Amino acid sequence: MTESPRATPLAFETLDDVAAAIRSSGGRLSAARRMILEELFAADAPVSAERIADGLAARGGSLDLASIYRNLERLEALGVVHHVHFGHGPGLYSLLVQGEREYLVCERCGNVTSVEPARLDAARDLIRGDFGYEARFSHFPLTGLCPDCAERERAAG
Amino acid sequence: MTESPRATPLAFETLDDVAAAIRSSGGRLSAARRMILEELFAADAPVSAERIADGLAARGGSLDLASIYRNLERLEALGVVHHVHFGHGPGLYSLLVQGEREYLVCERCGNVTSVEPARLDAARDLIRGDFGYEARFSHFPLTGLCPDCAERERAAG
DNA sequence: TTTTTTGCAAAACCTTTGCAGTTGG
DNA sequence: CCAACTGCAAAGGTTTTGCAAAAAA
Repeated sequence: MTESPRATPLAFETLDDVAAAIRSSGGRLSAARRMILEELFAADAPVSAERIADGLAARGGSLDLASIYRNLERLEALGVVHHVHFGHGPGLYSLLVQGEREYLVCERCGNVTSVEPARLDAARDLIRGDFGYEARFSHFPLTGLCPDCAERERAAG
Repeated sequence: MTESPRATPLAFETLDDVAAAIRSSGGRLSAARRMILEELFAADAPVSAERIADGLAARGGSLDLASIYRNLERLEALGVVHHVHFGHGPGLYSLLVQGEREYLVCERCGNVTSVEPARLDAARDLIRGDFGYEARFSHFPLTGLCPDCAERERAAG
């Protein structure tokens, strides 16, 4: 039920930064690890473990899903990677250096809106005041009806 | 990715109300269905399919999980039942007549706060204004740090 | 009797784990 | 060389599905 703690507050901007962090934690930059990181650096949105495997296969590589999950877990513990859950699908992973994001997901159509955390601060403040909760929409998104589906709902009654 | 639509806007306050709705939709009030409904009427918080099975077993009954899931799905389509997802665990089911609720869940300690939807209307209004989203925290809860965990986080840095 | 519902077994889906063998440093 | 890592196979947890037998109306 918890997020992995970030081991260091550093920003990992390049593959070399990450490699250094891996090594200084007693890890190795294996071929598998490097390939996974390349996929993540190339992605412009969070991706599933399976999609990483497919991406590798498309480039002639190959990696077992178990290894991918183990690597993602390790990278998350290092504070390099983060994952989010949209609806019922698989977890989706992204590099933290690509910027922390929070998500709004439509439970009717699946539409995903990715926003800068600051844009949710007003709502966060309100919720903190009313409930004492520190709302976070990065691991489990804010769910509801997107503008289109909300409009349709109003029209249909 | 969607909620089941409510077939009728009726309130099902008793087992007999539900039985009538089941029959008028072409269904039957089987022994299994009745037992599941009894468990739901007896519950004071959302329960998993497995917990329903255990409850039945404790009363000398017995029902396959597949039948329980099929029944819950049916009851949800009728607008009698609703389910919510807390963290990674199984879906949890409750009767809608027990009152619509929305939930705040702590992603660190798992603590669950159940609130009347009206208490989240201010946040909902703010979010609607900022994003056009109609936030709903009944199927996927609002996630973050509960007051205690938020306090610990502040103390720890 | 006819249609719905059940139990059982199997599978689907996502993720984790054990273990023997391989690889990075 | 040796710890870290990988593939493979298997299992874990939740939910769905197919089908023949049973039960409701």
